[in-house]
Order: sequence, then C-alpha cells, then structure tokens
Amino acid sequence: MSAGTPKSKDRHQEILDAAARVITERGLAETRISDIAEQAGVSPGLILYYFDSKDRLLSEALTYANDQFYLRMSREIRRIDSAREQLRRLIDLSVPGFLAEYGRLDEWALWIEVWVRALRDPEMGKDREILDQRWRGQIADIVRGGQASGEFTSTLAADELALRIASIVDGLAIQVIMNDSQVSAEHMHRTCMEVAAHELGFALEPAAG
Amino acid sequence: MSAGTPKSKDRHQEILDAAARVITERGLAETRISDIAEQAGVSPGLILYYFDSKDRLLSEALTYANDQFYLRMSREIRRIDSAREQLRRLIDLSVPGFLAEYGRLDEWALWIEVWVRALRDPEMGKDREILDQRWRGQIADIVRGGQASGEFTSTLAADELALRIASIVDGLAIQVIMNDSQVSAEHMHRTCMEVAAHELGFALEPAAG
DNA sequence: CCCGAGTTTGAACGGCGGTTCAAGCCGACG
DNA sequence: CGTCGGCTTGAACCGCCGTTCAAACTCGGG
Repeated sequence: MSAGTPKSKDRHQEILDAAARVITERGLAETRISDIAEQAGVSPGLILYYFDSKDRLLSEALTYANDQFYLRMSREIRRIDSAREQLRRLIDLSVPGFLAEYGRLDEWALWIEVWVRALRDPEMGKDREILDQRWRGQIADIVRGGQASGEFTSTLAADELALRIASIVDGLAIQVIMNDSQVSAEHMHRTCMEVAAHELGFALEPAAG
Repeated sequence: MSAGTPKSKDRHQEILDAAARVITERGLAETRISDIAEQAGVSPGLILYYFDSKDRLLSEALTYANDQFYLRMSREIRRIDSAREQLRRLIDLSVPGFLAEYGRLDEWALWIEVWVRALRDPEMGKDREILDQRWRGQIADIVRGGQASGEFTSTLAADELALRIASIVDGLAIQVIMNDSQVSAEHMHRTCMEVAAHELGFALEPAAG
C-alpha cells in the first residue's frame, strides 16, 4: 500500500503538473485534454481515469500551481531575518520575470485564470479566497515582524497594511504581465518598494540592488 | 445612404450591447452566439451577418463596453472643479457596487476577461494597452490639476502617481468583485482614499460621506 | 505458469455550437 | 404593381473535443 498509493499519487501529480504547464502556455480556454495527455506523455483516456472530468482537473491544477508558488516563496522568506529584507524578497519574487532564475511563464497568468473562473464557479471562488488570504497573511506576518522589531514605524493594523501592499502588487503585476510599454518589471519593483516604504514607514536605502 | 447605414449601425451596436450583457452575465467562456442572438432578440444567423466570426464579435464587445464606461466616467468628472472631488468621484465609480444607481453587473468582470484574452490575442493586447493608458491618463490629468492648484502637495511625476493609484484601485477591485469576505466595497473605498491622500499629499476630511 | 486487480490504451460515440446557406421578408423606387 | 437589394430567418452541416469502453498490458502473489 505504501508502494501502491504513492505511485498513483505520482501520476496524479504528474498530471496536475502537466495541466498547469499547458494552461500557463495556452490559456485555460484553449487547453484540451489531449494537450495535457501529450504534455504528461500518456494517453487521453488516462487523464479521465485519474480525474472525474476536465473541469475538476482544471480547477485542481490551478490551485495546485498556486500552492507550489506559495510554498516556494514561504520557504525562502522564512530563512530571512530582517523584515525589510523579507519584504524585498517577497517583491522580488512577485514581479513577473524579475528574477531570471524563475524564468518560466508566470504564475500570474494562472492567477488571472483563477479570477475569471472564480467569478462563476463557487467551488473555485472558495479556493481563491483561501489562497488569497494565505497570501495576504504571509505579508501581514512580515509586517507584524517589522512593527515588532521597529523596522516599520506605521502603527496601522498589519492586516490593513498587508491588504494595501498585496493590492498594489496585484495591480502592477497585471500591467507587467500584459507587457504594458509603460510598466517594466524594474519599474514595478521600484514602485512596489517605494509605496511599501511609504505605507509601512521605513526609509529606502538609495540605490540598492 | 444616410438612412441605410445608420440602421445597420444600430443593429451593430445593439448586438455589441447584447454581447456585453451576456458576457457580463455568463462569462466569456460560456457565451454562445445563440445567447447573444436571444438577448438581442434576433436569430443566430444574423449575428454572423454583422460580424465575421464569434471571436471578432467578442473582442469588439469587450472594448466597446469599456469605452462606454470610460466615456460615462469622463463626462461626469469633467464637470467637477476640485481635483480632490474629481478623485473622490473617480473612486466612487471605480468601486464595484458602491453606487446603487449604477447597480448593473460590474465592468470589472469584463476587465478580467479582457486581461485573460489579451494574454494570448495580440489584437486584444493592443486594445487593452490603449484602454489602460487612457484610464491612467484620466487619473494623471486629475493629478496634474491638483498639483497645479496646490490641492496635492506631492511633487512626483503625475504619471507615476497615476500608475500607483490605478494599480491599487485595480488590485482592490479584484478582491471586491470576488466577494472577498475581508474586503467590502466600503473598505475598498476608504483604503483607496487613504492611499491616494497619502501618495498625493493631501489631508482627508474626517467623516466625509 | 496462471490469475486477477489495477493501469493504460486508443478507437468510437455523441453532443454541442459555430458557421453556411437557400429561402422568405420588407421597403424603396420606378 | 413589379422588381431589386439589403435584412432576416432557421434548418442543416460539420468538425471538434469530452467522455466512454472494451481490450491489452503489467506485475505481484499463489
């Protein structure tokens, strides 16, 4: 059993992974089961053997991909001491294409698909809220840490500050991912840092980076 | 001719209108030609008589609906003197469901559809950038006015300030439209005003409203 | 070597919906 | 009135997937 179930688990995950990759590349609307099968290197029939329907698979894939991103970010941030540096890292990781190392097509594209789906699918809506609150919670933790250590001087509630930061990151990320000619990745990064400094109450070192 | 073309124009617009309504209600993915036909009170065949293909119709409908929104807002704002009040009005109109009068399902839902489509359709991508720059331009104009009149004390470039305000509005609007339990329309409104006041450099009157 | 349960395949099915089209409708104009 | 051109209809066509399924394959245990 501890050998049988895991194997199924692997297939399960392999398929989710393949699905996430296909969705990122082609978009939810253009993703066919056969594409996912091809990407995973299996037959179309097998996809439906592991998942009840295309719809369910797609939903699961979207939240799965988001989990991955969150976990990676969370792991990275936990090993940083300074709240200010945690924040900088969070922004580094949030700017689409800012870090070459994580070059693959952006998780933000998936986020937009989540949004559009959550608008009408209550199941997805619930998942989206959980995902989003976890993300804002992550930021709020950093804020609280900085307030406690004195790095951030704002006395506003950490939740509110986190919401503001998350919102401006979301709003700018959209522009960047859309390839807006007036909002480059670097521009977004700088603006995020400045707004955050302004809101949280800390001074930006001059030319960091 | 001056009698024939206009009639076609009407049908053209009627269909765009119907399409926008259907998309808002059912979502782009679930919108069928027959739905649009039904909404417009004509036969499915006629839709394809006026538009080359479903895809083209949908794209046009999205930008059309956006135009409508922009024009309405623009008209309203132009008749206000104070930059501060212009800004407040802009935020009033941007918060989904804040004003009962404009109760119909939000333009924001359409924006998200625009984004997801712009990600892959270059034509839509171009339109989206134009739409977005017009929107930020509108904000920038308000900012410049306020800087000139002394209502806003920030000396940052108006474009940059506009980008910041547009971004936070976008980011928060997403949460509100998603029905996030932690971000009500009123909350979004207050936060937008506070961040704007903070960034632009003006004082918020205590309990306005 | 055989059996059977869990996997995997790929061909076949079925329905949905975009698109096409031949045929009616209507109003203008002579 | 008759004809003509632009509208309008709705039925028929057709390709595209999601889904189903019977058959094959794998592999561990008896």
